Amino acid sequence: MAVSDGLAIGMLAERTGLAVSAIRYYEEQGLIRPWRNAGGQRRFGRADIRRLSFVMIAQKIGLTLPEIRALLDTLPGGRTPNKRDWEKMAAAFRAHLDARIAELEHLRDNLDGCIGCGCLSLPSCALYNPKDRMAARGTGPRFLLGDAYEPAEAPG
Amino acid sequence: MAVSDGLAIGMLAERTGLAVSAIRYYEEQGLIRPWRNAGGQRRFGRADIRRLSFVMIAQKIGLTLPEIRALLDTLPGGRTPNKRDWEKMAAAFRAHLDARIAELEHLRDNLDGCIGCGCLSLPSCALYNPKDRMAARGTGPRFLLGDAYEPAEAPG
DNA sequence: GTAATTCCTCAAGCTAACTTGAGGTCAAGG
DNA sequence: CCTTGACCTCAAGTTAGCTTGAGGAATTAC
Repeated sequence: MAVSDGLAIGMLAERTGLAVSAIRYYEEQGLIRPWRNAGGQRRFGRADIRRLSFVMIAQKIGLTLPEIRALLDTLPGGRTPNKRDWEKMAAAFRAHLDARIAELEHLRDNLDGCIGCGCLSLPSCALYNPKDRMAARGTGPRFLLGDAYEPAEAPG
Repeated sequence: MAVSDGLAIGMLAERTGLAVSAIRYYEEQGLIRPWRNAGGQRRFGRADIRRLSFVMIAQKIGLTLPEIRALLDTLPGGRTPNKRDWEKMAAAFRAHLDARIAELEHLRDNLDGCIGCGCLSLPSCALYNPKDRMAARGTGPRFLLGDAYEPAEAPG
């Protein structure tokens, strides 16, 4: 009764570096599906380490938990990503990252332009263009949650 | 009694594209200091449009409101940033942006490396290195709030 | 066999940056 | 003068992603 019984949640937490509470939360969000032992305690397979690693990477890249869940759900049989799956997803991640990098670079370039023009006083400046797309996407900390800058017009 | 009376909050909201409630919130956070008219309503100077624009830009760049407040407080007399102030701050913003961009690029490069090595199963992979610095900075959505990836070791 | 861990389930709290709503006041137009 | 719309305050709600705590059951170690 050692390996085939699966990992207890504390063990999985140690292996992944996640908090026990976080793992339970992920289960609630449908990211992992442990089984239960006779006493009602969660047991995890070794593949769940990889699965959680995948979750962690996706988070670092900026995906939300529902998005990550959707990705995992596209895998045949909802399996944990293997190498081939991983290659596909990594491409998608890359695109996501590239887009975020491009946004920040765009912002930086506008900033550089504005150093010269002192346009903080000019309503035409692309950097703070009033009434831009930032205004209308629900509540919460919009920019920080990934709702980043979107160009409106070319800077002056 | 037209211009010298200052702007009402609704007007300022229209000029900046911010919600009225957001402007009140910013006052609460010490980012702007309107005066009150005889009836107790807020009145704002024209400079407050620039001040709020500054706040919006700084937010896009990823600064928190306390950080922005601190920046504004460093200005002599707590004044709204003028062109020269702006040049200084823009340099700081640029550095902040550059750092964020570098983080994302680092992440992307690791990702590229991992496509080849399939290291999702290897605990040595820099991409999800268990127990990395992500673990210990209070509560909340850590990565999204700017507590981004920090390299641990060279990728395998 | 029993004490110490570890686990369980809720429910509630935390953070940032706001929004929404209730209940009431102020200002501008006719 | 009186209505309408903008403004006021204060409390509570929102979102994401968790953590913390209470109260209790299961496992493990000796």
